[in-house]
Amino acid sequence: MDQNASGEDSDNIDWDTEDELEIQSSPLPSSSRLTYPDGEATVGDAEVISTTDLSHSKLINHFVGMGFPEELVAKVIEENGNCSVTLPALENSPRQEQPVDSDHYSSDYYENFADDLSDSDSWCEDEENTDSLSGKEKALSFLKKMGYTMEEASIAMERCGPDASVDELTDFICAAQMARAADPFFPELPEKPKRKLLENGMWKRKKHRGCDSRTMFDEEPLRLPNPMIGYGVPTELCPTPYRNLPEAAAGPPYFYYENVALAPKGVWDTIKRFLYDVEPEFVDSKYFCAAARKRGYVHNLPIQNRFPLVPLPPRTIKEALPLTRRWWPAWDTRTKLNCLQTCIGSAKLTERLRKALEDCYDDEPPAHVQKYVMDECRKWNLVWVGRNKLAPLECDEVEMLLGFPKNHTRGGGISRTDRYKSLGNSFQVDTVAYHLSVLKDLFPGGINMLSLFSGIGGAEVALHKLGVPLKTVVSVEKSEVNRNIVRGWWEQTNQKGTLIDFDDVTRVDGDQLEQLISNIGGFDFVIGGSPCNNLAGSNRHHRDGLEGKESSLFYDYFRILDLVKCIMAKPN
DNA sequence: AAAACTATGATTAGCTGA
DNA sequence: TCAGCTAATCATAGTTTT
Repeated sequence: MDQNASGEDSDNIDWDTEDELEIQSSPLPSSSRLTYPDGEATVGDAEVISTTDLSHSKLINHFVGMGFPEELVAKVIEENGNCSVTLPALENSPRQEQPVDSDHYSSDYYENFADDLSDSDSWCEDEENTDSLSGKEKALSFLKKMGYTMEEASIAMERCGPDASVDELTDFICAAQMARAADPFFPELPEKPKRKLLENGMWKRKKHRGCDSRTMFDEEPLRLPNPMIGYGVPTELCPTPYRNLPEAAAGPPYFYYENVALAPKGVWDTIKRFLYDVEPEFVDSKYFCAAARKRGYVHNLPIQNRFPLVPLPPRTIKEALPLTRRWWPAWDTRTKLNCLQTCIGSAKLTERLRKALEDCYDDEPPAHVQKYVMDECRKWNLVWVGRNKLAPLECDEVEMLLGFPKNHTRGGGISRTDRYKSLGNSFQVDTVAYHLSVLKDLFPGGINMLSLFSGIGGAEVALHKLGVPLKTVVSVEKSEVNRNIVRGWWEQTNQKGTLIDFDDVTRVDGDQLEQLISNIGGFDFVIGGSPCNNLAGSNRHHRDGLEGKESSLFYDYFRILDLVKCIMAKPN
C-alpha cells in the first residue's frame, strides 16, 4: 500500500516538545483580574461577585450590555441581593413573547418592565415553604411559582440534572429565554407579512432613532463571508486585518468556541451575543485539506502571526487519495470532498450507481446519468475505487483528512459505526491548529487547558502538533469511547502533563472549577465545540436550533467559560 | 445486545434571468 | 426585485444482521 507514501506519518514525527513540564500549584496571579466595562456604571462588580453564583454577575452585565437600562438592573439587584432571582424578573417581561411587530418597538418598550417586577419579593418566601417536598419536586414547584412554565422547568431539570440547584436551573432557563427573546425569527413568533415589513422597511427606520434605543434587535443579522477564509488562511495571500475585541471578551483565559457555520437563522447572532459580542470567524477547512468543513469559530486569540502545521496536508482529492486517481472519470470534476459527516453511503446506493453506469456501454454516460451519479457523489462523498465503482471513505481516510494520526480512533473497543460518528463530529485539526498557533509564543512553558466537549481530542492533537506543551488538560466528554481514545493518545504520545477526565458538562459547577483553578494555578485556555445535532442541515428530524436537546449545551459552554472568567478575575 | 445497514427532506444561501 | 434554480449539509430512526 502506498497510501502512506505521502509522508503524513505525523504520529511518528518528533515534535521536539521535551521541555520540562512542571505542574504549577501556585496561587492565583492577581494580575489576572478582569474588568467588566459593561457593568461599571451601576452594577458594582465586587458586590455581585460575592453572591452565591458567580456566573449570575456576568449575566447581569450581559443584560446591561445588551441594552437593558442600567437603572432597572441596578434596581432589581437592590431589591434582591441574589442574581438568580433578579434575572427571571427581567426575563419574565414582555420580551419572552415579544412579537416581531413594529408596534412593540416603540420607545416605551422598557417601561413595561417595572410592572413585571411587582411580585419579585414573594419568591424568596415561596422558596422556604417547599421544604417538605423531594429535591426534584421542590425545584419544579419553585420554578413554577417563579412564573416559569412547566415545560421550561422540566427542560431545565433534564438539562441540568437531578441534583442541580435552583440557581443553576434558573440560570439555564434565563439563558434559554435570553436566546429566545433575542431571536427575532423564533418559531412561535409572528406570521410572515409582519416579518417582511420588518426586513424591508421598519428595521432601518428603527436604527436611526438614536443611540438610546439601540438594542439587540437593531443588530444586522450575521452574514457568512465569501470566500469563507475568516481572518485569513495560509494558502490565500491577503494581509491579516486588525480587529478590535470587545473589552469584556479579553482574557484570561483565552477561549475558543466552534460550531457549524450553516446553522438556522439567528443561531450565530445568539452565540455571538453570549460570547461577549465577539465576531465569529467563519472558515471553510477546504483551504486546509481536501474536504470542505464550514465552521464558525468565536475566540479571543490574537490573529497576527499565525502559522500552519507543516507539512501542509494534501488539498485536492487526487493528492489525498492517489489510489483513486486512475478511476476518476473526466466528467467528475470534483477537486474537493464535501463535509465529512457521521454516516456513510450504503452499499445499496453504490450498487445502484454501478448498475446505472454499466448500462451505458463503454462510452461516457449520458448527461442525465452523469447528473444522477454526481448528485449522489456529492451528497455522500463517494470516491472512485474501480471501473464504475464508487465507495464511501474508509475510517482511516477520514482520520487523515481531518488531520488526525493514523489509527487515532482505531481499536480499543470502538465500533466502526462509532468511529465514523466520532470523526464526523470532530475538529479539522489543521484548521484549528492554525488558529491556536499563536499560543505557542504566548505559553512557551505550556498551558493549562479546559477542554469541553473534547470528543476524540482534536484540540489536544492540534496543540501537541504545534509543539505547545500540555501541562494540565481538564477534559469533559460524555462518550466513554471518546474518552478512551483521548486517554490512549495521551499515553501513546508520552505526555508529561496531567489529563483529568469529566463526563458531563452540565455537572461542572463553580466549586469544582474553583478547586481546579486553585490547584493548577488557573486555566490559560478554554476550548470547545458544543453539539451541532440540532443545528446541522443533515438532521431531518430535530433541527431545533440552539434550544434543541443537545445543542442547548452551548449554554453550558458559556456558563462554564463565564465561571472561569469570574473565578480568575476574583482577587485572591 | 451491539453493530451494521438503510431510507429518510428541509433549511439555508448564492446565482441568474425575467 | 424576485421567482426559480443549484448546491451544501459535524444526522436520526427503524430494521436487519452478527
